Amino acid sequence: MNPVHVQQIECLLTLADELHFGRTAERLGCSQSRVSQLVAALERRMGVRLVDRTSRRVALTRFGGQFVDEVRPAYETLTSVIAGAHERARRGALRRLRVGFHGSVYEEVTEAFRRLRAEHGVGIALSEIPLGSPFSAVLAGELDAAMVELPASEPELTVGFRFPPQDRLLAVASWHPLARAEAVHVEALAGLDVLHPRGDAPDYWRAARVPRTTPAGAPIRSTMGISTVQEGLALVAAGEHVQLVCRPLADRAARGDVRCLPVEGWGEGHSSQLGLVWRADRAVPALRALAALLDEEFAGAPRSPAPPGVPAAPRASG
Amino acid sequence: MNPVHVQQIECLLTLADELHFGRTAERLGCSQSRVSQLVAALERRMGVRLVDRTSRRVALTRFGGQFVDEVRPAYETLTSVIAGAHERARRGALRRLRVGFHGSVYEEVTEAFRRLRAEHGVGIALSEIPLGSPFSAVLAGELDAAMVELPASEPELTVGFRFPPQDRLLAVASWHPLARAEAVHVEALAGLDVLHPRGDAPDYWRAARVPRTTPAGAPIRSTMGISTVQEGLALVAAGEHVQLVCRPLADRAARGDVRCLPVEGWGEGHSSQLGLVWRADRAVPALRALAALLDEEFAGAPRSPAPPGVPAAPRASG
DNA sequence: ACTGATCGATGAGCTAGGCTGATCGATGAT
DNA sequence: ATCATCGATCAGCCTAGCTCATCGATCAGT
Repeated sequence: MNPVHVQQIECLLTLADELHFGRTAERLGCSQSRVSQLVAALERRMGVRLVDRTSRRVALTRFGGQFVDEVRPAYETLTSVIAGAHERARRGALRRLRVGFHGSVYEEVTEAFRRLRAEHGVGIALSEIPLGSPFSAVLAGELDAAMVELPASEPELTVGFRFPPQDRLLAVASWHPLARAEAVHVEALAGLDVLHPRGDAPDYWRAARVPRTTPAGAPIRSTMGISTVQEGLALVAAGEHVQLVCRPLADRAARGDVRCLPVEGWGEGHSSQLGLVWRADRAVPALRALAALLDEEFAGAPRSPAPPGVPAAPRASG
Repeated sequence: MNPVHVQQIECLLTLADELHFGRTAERLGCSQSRVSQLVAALERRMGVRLVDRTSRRVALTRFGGQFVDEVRPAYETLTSVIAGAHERARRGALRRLRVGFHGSVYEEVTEAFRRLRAEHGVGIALSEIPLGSPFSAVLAGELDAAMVELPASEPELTVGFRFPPQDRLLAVASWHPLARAEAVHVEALAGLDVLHPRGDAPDYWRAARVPRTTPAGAPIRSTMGISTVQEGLALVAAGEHVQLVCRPLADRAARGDVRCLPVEGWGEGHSSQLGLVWRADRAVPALRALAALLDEEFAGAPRSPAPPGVPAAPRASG
């Protein structure tokens, strides 16, 4: 059976609007006879008369009207999908950016996602990244970008945006002696067993997560690795371990058997900072657009002064 | 800009399945070189590489994969719409049957509608018909069929199916003296003012709805016409009028200020019966299918023995 | 490393069919 | 009765859809 040509559909839909072969031909940029032929071909193909036409009057048949009602949305969906893809191709953009995240997704970020979709036609496929493997998915090309804790000094990676630094808190079990205090001093970490992320993260990154020593030089124990935040909190609640978390995470993952305390006495700069990271060799325009949007959304908020787009300097690691 | 051809889309989708130009060509019934050309043309049209291909490996590009993901459902929608319409055209059926109804729609009827859609691919556009104009919408061609009260002895109309006869009840205001009784005798109608449907129904039909006289010959008053059931019930509740209704309607439209009583003493055959009515000159197969389905759904229920498909004999009218 | 097999790209060449312009016949207005 | 409008149809041109044959690249096996 002859395939139905898009042209025939387009012609029928236009004719349904105009109810006039001449004007239809004009709108379609072809001759009137072509319109006649296209409609006739479609009718032959469908085996029904779709348009009742005399030299004085053009009207859809009952069947033709229902056919138009059905086909028009389907046809428009198809053409708009193609047009959208074409537009994206023209801009070198992608349908969906695959973005991974650590911890929590700030509201400013979801807003940036919304605007990215609205203003650039690029959607987001969001996925959580295992705690201890911040870079591997991006490096492997499975993700286009990741919002992960800095530092990120991999040579292949670019830090496109730096989120405002956040205080780091210490999560301890509610019944733990430390939990009674308002805050805890860094040096107290020396006596504790701090949880560290388990994964294939580089060494300098692990060290920045859980310092090897306190500022005074006392070694910090870390005998247990975790893969997810929930895992960590459960272990903290059990009481044998403590965990360093950033403030948004502490707010979100609140549970009764865990308390989060400010940590005093870090040297300066010992805050937790997330960054939007991507592979330098795969920087698509949409990524830069996302970084720009994040920049706008976080404007005014306290934020690292490092300009976006340059590789991050490795954080001092102990 | 060149239009995108369905063929190109179809080719890409097939290629996305097969990941092999030769097999794709085979499935499409064309040469391998054609597949190569079609894909190349689509890529030229879209301005992006959609398929990564060496002589040993065929894979969709990132963009190509997303494009396929988007286009495939849109394309399949369009083709299935066309195929469905074609199938319907082949059977001479229509997308939706426009059916009107009076009173209420029995569950068996909705079941028949469901099956009509499932088994014959024909949907239903349902609309309520003004109480007193059972035939005009069908006669005017605005509806394909109507489920209305019989008799229907218009020469242009066919009664395709007769619903089981239903008792007729008398609706009276709850505080009306008659409401205290368990039932009311026909002859009592002589003293009441019975509501009649207002519309362009033929005379024999109006007479069948509200008899002019009781069996004994006493004239029945009917000074007020109504257009909808709600209108009628409101007037009944007000107390000046009473209304004859069929049982399903009485059950459904129950309200506290109206009571429905059985009426005793009709001659036989004085029940209310609905019929599926259509214009004899516009009997489409789907209508006969619907009648057959109704026949099945009501099988076993008490029902008029008149075979479907023959014009209804006019009911004796007083 | 050589050989052969497999696979996609490319170019030449054929022709179906997409498209136009001219014309005809039907219809309705004046 | 005349004229204007409109859709169908036909003849004919030429684009572009399609195939066949061939080439170059890649990989397995020896």
